[in-house]
This record gives sequence, structure tokens and C-alpha cells, in this order.
Amino acid sequence: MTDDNDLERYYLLFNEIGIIEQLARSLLEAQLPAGLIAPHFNVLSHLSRVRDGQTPLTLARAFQVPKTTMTHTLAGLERRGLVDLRPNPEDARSKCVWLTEDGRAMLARTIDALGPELRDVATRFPPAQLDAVLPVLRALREHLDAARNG
Amino acid sequence: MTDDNDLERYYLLFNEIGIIEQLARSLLEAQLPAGLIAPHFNVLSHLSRVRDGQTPLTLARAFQVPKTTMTHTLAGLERRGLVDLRPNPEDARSKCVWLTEDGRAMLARTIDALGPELRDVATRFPPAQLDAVLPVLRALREHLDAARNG
DNA sequence: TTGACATGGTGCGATATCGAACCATATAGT
DNA sequence: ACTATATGGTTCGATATCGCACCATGTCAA
Repeated sequence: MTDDNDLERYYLLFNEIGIIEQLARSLLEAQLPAGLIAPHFNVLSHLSRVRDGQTPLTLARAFQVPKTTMTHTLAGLERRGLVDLRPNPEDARSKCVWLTEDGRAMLARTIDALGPELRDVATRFPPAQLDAVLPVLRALREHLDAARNG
Repeated sequence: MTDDNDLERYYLLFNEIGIIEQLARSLLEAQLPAGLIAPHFNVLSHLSRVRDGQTPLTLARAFQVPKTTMTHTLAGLERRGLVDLRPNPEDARSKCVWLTEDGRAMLARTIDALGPELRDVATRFPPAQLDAVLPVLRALREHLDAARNG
């Protein structure tokens, strides 16, 4: 049985997660060039870590944002020459998003700039603690994801 | 020593946290009346759980948002009759934010509506797992908070 | 083939976020 | 008391988020 007192603690969990997300976003955005915000960085990072050449809709689903939001984010990246939008050879309705050299360079610079802060976190939260937390968060995310679709 | 591979895992931690925040926010907003979003609910909840009568600036700091953002959020709540903004008797520059009966009622309804989903989470993530995760997240939040101010 | 429906993307309007500038009041230093 | 500076709040302009409507292309079924 889970009583109301327990439910309260799950609420606090989500609260804590929300605050951490906000603080982490602030730290990231402090390192970005003017006019760029976290979603811009996240898209570049995703294209680099997963693969580029993906379609806007695939990206929108990966980030769980409406496709109109992704259109807007990509327009900003393209205007700054950080990605290229080219026609999708396999579907004339669609496009493919490619990182440019400038995009890769900006991404690398930002990751470098974040290094010290991440290292600082790593000092206070040694990998053992990470091992304890990360799998639970992953499972929680998968559960919420399933609840969303189901 | 923390090598780059470890740093990558901290990045993944923040990524996971960001996704969970987004999914949880979606679930919450699905229960809110049209036109109200998570920040509206969060302010009402904070006023109820901590105390009402706080100033807008205090609220802005509690949520780590710029004061202009809080002005806007409070204006929305006031327009819908969910809070009252009254002069601060101790400082003529300032105001105090009070929950209205409608505000309390709306908050209670929303919390009720979230119950089943929270109970579902609690079933899959028993309190023991919460005990393992919540203190680490709290410490992480405190560290980031200190890094932000320092 | 051809129509009916599905899917990828964009345009637009409403609201949200946030920094800069601003006004009013408070506080401190002299 | 008087001026300088700090603080609480709003206004305004730029950009972000998102739902709705729309267009173009793709797919499926008769």
C-alpha cells in the first residue's frame, strides 16, 4: 500500500528533478553564444552523438516536442549556419538535417567549456553514486514514456 | 580521476533528468484547465505547501525564474481569480500573493486527478528506490545551486 | 488508375520566457 | 535631512512554444 504521505514524496521527487533541469539548463546556456539556447545545443549534440541526416520529424519525436517547435529550432540553427537542411532523397515531402563544420566546431567548443563544471560535479558525485541513480531514472523515464503512449 | 567516459555519463544523467521533467510536465498539464500550464500549478502548490502571502520576488527566487516571468505568471493566475495580489503592508514597493478559494479548489482537484498516475508510479518504483535516489538528487541540486551562486 | 486517407512540413496567432530599461520606494552614508 | 544607491515591480521588445489549419506528397484499396 502507498499512502498519501508516500505520494507526497513522489511529488517531491519530480519537484527536485524539475529544479535540477532548470539549474543544469542555466549552466549550459551560460556557455552558449548569444541567441542560442538549450534546445539548439541539444539538437546539435543529438545529431553528433546519434547521427546526422535525420528528418525534422524524427528529431521532434526524439525530443518529444511538437513538430512546429522543431521547425522553429532548426530554422534558428540554419540561419546561423550550424546545420544544413537538404531535401530527403527518399521522400519529397521531407528533409534531412546535416551538421555543418561550424556546427561541429561550436558544439565542440561548448562541450569543452562545460568540462570544468562537469568535472566539479563528478568530484562531488563519484561514479558510484551515478551507478545508483542513473538506472532508476532510466526506468522511471521508460515508465512515464509508456504511460504517455498507453 | 574522472576521464571523458565518466563525463559522458554525467551528461547522460542530465539528459535523463531533462526528459523526465518534460514527461512529468506533460502528465501534469493534461490535468489542468485550458490556458493553465505547469508554472501556474507550481505557484499555487508552493503557496499552499509553504505558505501564501509571499511577495512575487520571493516566489521568483524560489522557482529560479526572472522576476518578469513571475509577474506574467501571477497576472495569469490573478486574471482567473486563483490568487489575490494585495499591497505589502511592510513595504509600499511590494505586494503579497494570496490564494483564493477558487485557487485552493482548483489545486485540490488537480492533485486528486494526478493521484492515479502517481500511484501507478509508486507501484513500479517502491519507496525503497525513492530512498536511494531522492537524497542524491537533493545533494546534486544543492551543489548546482551553490555553483550557480558562487 | 483513382480516390480516400495518412504523413512531413510550414504559416499563423496566442501565450510564455527573459533581458533591458524604467519607475517608485527604501536604505545607507554623510 | 539629503543624496546616492539598492530593491520590488512593471513595461516593452525579441524570441520560444505550441495548437490549428493548411499544403504537398505518399500510401492503400478498390
